[in-house]
Amino acid sequence: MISTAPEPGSETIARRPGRPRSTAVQQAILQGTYRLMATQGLSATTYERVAAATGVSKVTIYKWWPTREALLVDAFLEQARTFLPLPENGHPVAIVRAHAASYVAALNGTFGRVQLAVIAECIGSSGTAATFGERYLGKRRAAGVALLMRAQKEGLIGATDPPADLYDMIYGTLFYQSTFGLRKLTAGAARRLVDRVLRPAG
Amino acid sequence: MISTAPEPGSETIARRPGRPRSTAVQQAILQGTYRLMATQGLSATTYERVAAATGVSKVTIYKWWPTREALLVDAFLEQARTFLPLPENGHPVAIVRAHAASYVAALNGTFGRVQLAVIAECIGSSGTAATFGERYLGKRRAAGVALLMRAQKEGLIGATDPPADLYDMIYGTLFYQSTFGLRKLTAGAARRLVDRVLRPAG
Amino acid sequence: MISTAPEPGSETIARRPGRPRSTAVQQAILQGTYRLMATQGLSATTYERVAAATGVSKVTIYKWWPTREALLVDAFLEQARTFLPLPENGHPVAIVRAHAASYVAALNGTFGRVQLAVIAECIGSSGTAATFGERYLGKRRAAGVALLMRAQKEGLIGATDPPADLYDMIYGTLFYQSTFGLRKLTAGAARRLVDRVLRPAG
Amino acid sequence: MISTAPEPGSETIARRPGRPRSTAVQQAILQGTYRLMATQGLSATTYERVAAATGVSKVTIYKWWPTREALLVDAFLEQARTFLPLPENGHPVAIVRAHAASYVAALNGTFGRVQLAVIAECIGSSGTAATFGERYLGKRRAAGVALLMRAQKEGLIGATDPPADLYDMIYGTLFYQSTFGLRKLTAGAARRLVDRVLRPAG
DNA sequence: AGTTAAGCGAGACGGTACGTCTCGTCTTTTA
DNA sequence: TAAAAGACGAGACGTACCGTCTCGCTTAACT
Repeated sequence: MISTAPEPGSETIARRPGRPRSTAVQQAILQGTYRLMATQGLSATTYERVAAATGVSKVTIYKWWPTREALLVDAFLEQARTFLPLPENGHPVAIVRAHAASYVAALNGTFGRVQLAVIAECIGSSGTAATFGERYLGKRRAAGVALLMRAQKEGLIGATDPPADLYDMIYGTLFYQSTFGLRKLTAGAARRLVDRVLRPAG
Repeated sequence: MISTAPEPGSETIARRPGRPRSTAVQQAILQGTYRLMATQGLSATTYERVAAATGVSKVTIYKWWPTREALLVDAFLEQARTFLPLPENGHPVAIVRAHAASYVAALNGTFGRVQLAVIAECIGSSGTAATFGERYLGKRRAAGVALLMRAQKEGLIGATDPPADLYDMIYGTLFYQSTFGLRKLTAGAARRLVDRVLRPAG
Repeated sequence: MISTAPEPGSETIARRPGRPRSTAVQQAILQGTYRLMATQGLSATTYERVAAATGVSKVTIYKWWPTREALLVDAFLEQARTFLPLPENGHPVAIVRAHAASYVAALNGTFGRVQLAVIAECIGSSGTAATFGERYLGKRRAAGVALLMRAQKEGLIGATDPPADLYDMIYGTLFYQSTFGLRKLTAGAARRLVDRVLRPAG
Repeated sequence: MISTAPEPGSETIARRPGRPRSTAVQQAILQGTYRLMATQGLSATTYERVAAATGVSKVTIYKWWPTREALLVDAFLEQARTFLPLPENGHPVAIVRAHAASYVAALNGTFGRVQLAVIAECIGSSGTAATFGERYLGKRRAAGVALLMRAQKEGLIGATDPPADLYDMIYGTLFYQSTFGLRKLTAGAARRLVDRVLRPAG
């Protein structure tokens, strides 16, 4: 959260004076923002319309999310929390295959559309999507890299490249092909790509 | 060109009446737009400011580039025409190595910043960057794919995957890592990636 | 007019480039502003509502009347042009008597309400109502003073004070009593006051 | 006072439960409000800034002065209590002369600026300054009228008009000339006006 | 040479969103 | 229970840009 929300563990005793921040309002803002992005697109997702659609005043939104980039990223993260978790048990190659396939499905759907809009907003405001990289991709990538490292140690894959590069070769390629419409992405294509990059043993 | 300019060969006969379109004005618009994007960023590159910076009236810009997407893409293409040509003679692996290295250099510089802004604008207006993929990436990719196909035929590389996928695995990975700030991109990293993907013979 | 309208005599030949300013829009703004002041009061007379009520955009209003003070004063003057003209022929004392009586009537009506609102706005923005004094009262006062001067020269009134002071003693007293609700003002009271101040001969 | 303050003698018996109202807070509010009006002007004198400047919470101010008009009038009256008292002994004409002169001085200074702002606020909120007339002018006028009545009875002045009108002819004229910037007001001008209106005997 | 069609700049205009300010109300903690 | 702290909805502020329009001037092909 960019919004300076009190961390869940820190304020057990020290309750600050004044009316506490309404979590209902927060949720309404983030969900309304996501909904607008999903249905109306990036250019229609303005503070004005988020306020109108949720019944929250503009000032309240500005207070906690002073830039549109912050608002959109948080709205996206709020939804993404439950999406596409990387399972930790099972055969690493099977896990990556399945995950890449569901990533492709997500890219082709609403989630992918919203993700792309968030990325565009980051580039538009900051000139870079590094914020999105850090706050969203980074965590998933770390989990994937750990998985691939285990696969290498256990001799399950033939590729000897650094696992971070292997990860990027899979997801970067899929993102590139999807974003620029270079080919139609299917679950099968995703699985084939995984096999080409990782070269599973056996 | 999105702008409905007369194609270079077609105007020998059908010379339309009235004052012909000023190429100086056209050039001023495209170059001014590029300069604004490079120096002020995407959000500052508005019709209003392009008009003010170039002394051209807004209406004239609207006439030939009815959307901001069209304007930015054309301004980018105008500059990109001379950049990063893929040489046709020489050892394919060496060519790709050199090209990937200079692609990384471009991504790290002004050109990369502008390119990213154009992509963001496409996503923001149309919801997709497919226009950019078609009008810019597509042509370069076709050349690269042809080169890789030749390399495969001549047995110069070990990778047997479809050349289009090989191409995307190189440039998609670099784009992904650059855009999301996942790693610092250097010429050496680019060359290593090329070798991992293509597995040159010998 | 604070709005820099071209003076009616100056532009007979030199037509400035660009779309000419719409007089209909100007009129709509001034009349809508006056109507709002008369019906809703000063605090409801905002740029926002003037724009909404007239169908004119806020920017257009701001362009020609950059402050609310300017807008309200001009809206008032536009209406006042036809009100309360001081006739030039006739017996000076009779003229002043009649004029003071109709001034009182105006003060008690819509015109007086609007006038007071304009004055309050001037005080609120500039800290003084001198603008209103110059642009509205000044002209009428000059006419009245000239009339009183003639009356003195012709020996029609007994008061020997400077005519400007005589004028202020009449209209200032009426304004004071009206504004602060010190007494109910009637035409008769106005005439009596005129006689006390001027002391007509005979 | 509009604020329902306990009268100075009444709280000896009826002590209401709970924390008693802080007179220090009341004073801070009124003085802070006056100071803001004197230094920053009417438009800067908002609840928000009074609260910020005095350290009192907005709600507390609202509780006792539910409208800005009430707050400004009370803040003004609090200061005005000690200003410009009309002495009761001495020659009536001399008293009025001196008082008019000091009224003019006050009008030209901070006090006059604040007074005008309060009047403007009354007009802006209620459409009339009658509240100000009743709560401030009324009392002073009553004293002045009594004085002038005595002067008439004792044959000290030649003017036979009702004393209330005489009073308004002096102070109304001065207020009018000051407010609309019709002439520069000096002590001498004030004295001359008094003499013209009252026509002292001898 | 005169006409005509189009290019072009200057500037007005309605509309939408921006980011900020104040208002007045409400909720919670502290004294 | 008073008062402070602060969240919040409502709505106006003044500005930026969008996209359209009405002008008048210029340019070149066609009559």
